[in-house]
Amino acid sequence: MWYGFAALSKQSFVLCAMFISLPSLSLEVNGCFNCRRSESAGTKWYFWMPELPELFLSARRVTSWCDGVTFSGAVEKSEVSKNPGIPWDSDAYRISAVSRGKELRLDLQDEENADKFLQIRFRFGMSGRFELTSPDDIHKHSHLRFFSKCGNRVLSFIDMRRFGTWEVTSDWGSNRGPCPVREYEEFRSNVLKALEVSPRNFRHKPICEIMHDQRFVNGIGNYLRAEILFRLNKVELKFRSPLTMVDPPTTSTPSSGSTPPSGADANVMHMSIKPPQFSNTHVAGWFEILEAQFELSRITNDQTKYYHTLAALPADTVGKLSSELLQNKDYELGQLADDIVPLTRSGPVNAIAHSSRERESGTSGERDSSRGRSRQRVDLQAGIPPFTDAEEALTKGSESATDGGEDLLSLCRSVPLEVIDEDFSYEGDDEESGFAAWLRCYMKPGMNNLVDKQKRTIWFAGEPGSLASGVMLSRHRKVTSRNSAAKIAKSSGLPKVGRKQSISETNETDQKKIEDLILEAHEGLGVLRRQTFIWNSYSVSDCEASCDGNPQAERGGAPSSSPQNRPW
DNA sequence: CGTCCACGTCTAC
DNA sequence: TAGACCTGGACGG
Repeated sequence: MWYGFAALSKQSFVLCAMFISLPSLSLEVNGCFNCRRSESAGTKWYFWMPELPELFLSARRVTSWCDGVTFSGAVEKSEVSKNPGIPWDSDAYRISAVSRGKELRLDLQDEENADKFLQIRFRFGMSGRFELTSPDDIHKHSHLRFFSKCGNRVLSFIDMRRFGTWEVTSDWGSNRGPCPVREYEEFRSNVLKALEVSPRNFRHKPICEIMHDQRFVNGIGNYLRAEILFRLNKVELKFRSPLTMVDPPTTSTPSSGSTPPSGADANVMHMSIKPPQFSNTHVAGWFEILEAQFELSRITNDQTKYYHTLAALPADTVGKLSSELLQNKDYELGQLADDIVPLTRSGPVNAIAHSSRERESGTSGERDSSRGRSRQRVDLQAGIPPFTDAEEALTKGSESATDGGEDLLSLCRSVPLEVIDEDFSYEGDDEESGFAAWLRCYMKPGMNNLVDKQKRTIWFAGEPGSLASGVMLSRHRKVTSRNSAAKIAKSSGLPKVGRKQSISETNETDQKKIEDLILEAHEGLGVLRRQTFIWNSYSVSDCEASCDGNPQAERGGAPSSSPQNRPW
């Protein structure tokens, strides 16, 4: 995929953006589908991600655009491209295109001689696309050019990064499977047959890896696999651990005062709780805010509340809490406050405890209202873990399909089709509408991410899955929400232990005790939180290292070089 | 100014 | 399973 960059200052006629009539070659900008706009120094930039829908739409648009246009002459190749020259010359020929997965074939047909034709198979790499311009506006990264006979149009293959390839052939890639959109039945049977013949090839392999394997899912790239796994709602519940299991959607009104399953709490908290920064001088207010967040997020389970509270407290405060409270793991506001207040020398919080108990037995109306909000969040917390066993995911996915719902394989068709149907255009394509808004998981704030063995960033919601063995790190730390553990470490003056610094240099007993307590709290909050904590507990010191002139250390491989500390 | 990151293959250890 | 192949925007010092 490329971060895109059709610089519009040249007002090039972007083919991928249009369905405009050719005569209107006024070269007005018409935008680009599947792109996100940003503006910098007065120039508009786009990023565009060539996966199945983009290849599909490119083919459709090339065909549509070249319909009725006669091209002529030789095909011009840029000097810098390492791809082969095109052995073609014709006084008059037509161009059309068709796609299959992540490949596109351009068909050149001589107008006079039916036997004279040439087929060129393209792969777009990270930045390939087609564009139609006037000869004066040929893009700087145009590497293959087809000139119209009338002389005022040029069809260009643009590829800024030059990872794209072309080859004169009528064959599709031999090691690529059927197109999930154009050849859905073949695609489906191809995968299921492979699963049946050699289940070992899928067993103990993470589903995200299979999803990127072009032998099986030709056309699915990094953004689509994230979106597809994110949408796999049907089988979601079968895979979710008890910790994140949600109560299944129901149209019936929850009974008044009923306590939702604890799992619902666990799920909601995954999404929504952001405890306020703890304040020694405003303990009462701090608890008020926390209570309000519990209420808004429909968190009623005491243990869930306990973990949240513990995770949000400064480490030194946690270290001083009574052993009784720490063992019981009960969120009893009065007791917690009684423990905490002396430590912080703040005012009494009995009134808070009282008001909290009142809210606990609140009216059904309030409960329903908060329930509605939480359900919205639950919808966002969709999908299966990307590191779910592929055999399991495909098997159970097939089972769910028999009920008439979507399964993993049908989503490989329907999700790309969504993009194709949307046919995003530049008009209105910003963060609120268009492709950027269509994305629900990939690179979205609040989503989790890991880097896999191929150094690709896997985006997902919730847990990574059981096969996420300890080689991954999270990336894009700014996209994910700030974790409380790092704040705990920072605000508490927790000794900053670098990865090469021995923990024994600090007070080992206290350090370990505090870390264990926080870790325990984060375990209660879910695997991802725990992972984030470990990552960030190292990054605190790594940040310092970067200040000393070693910027790599921040992103660094601290966790990877300390496998015993990885949470998976 | 240096580093990181990106929609994807390929090939050499 | 690294790394190579590429460009250029974002970001941090």
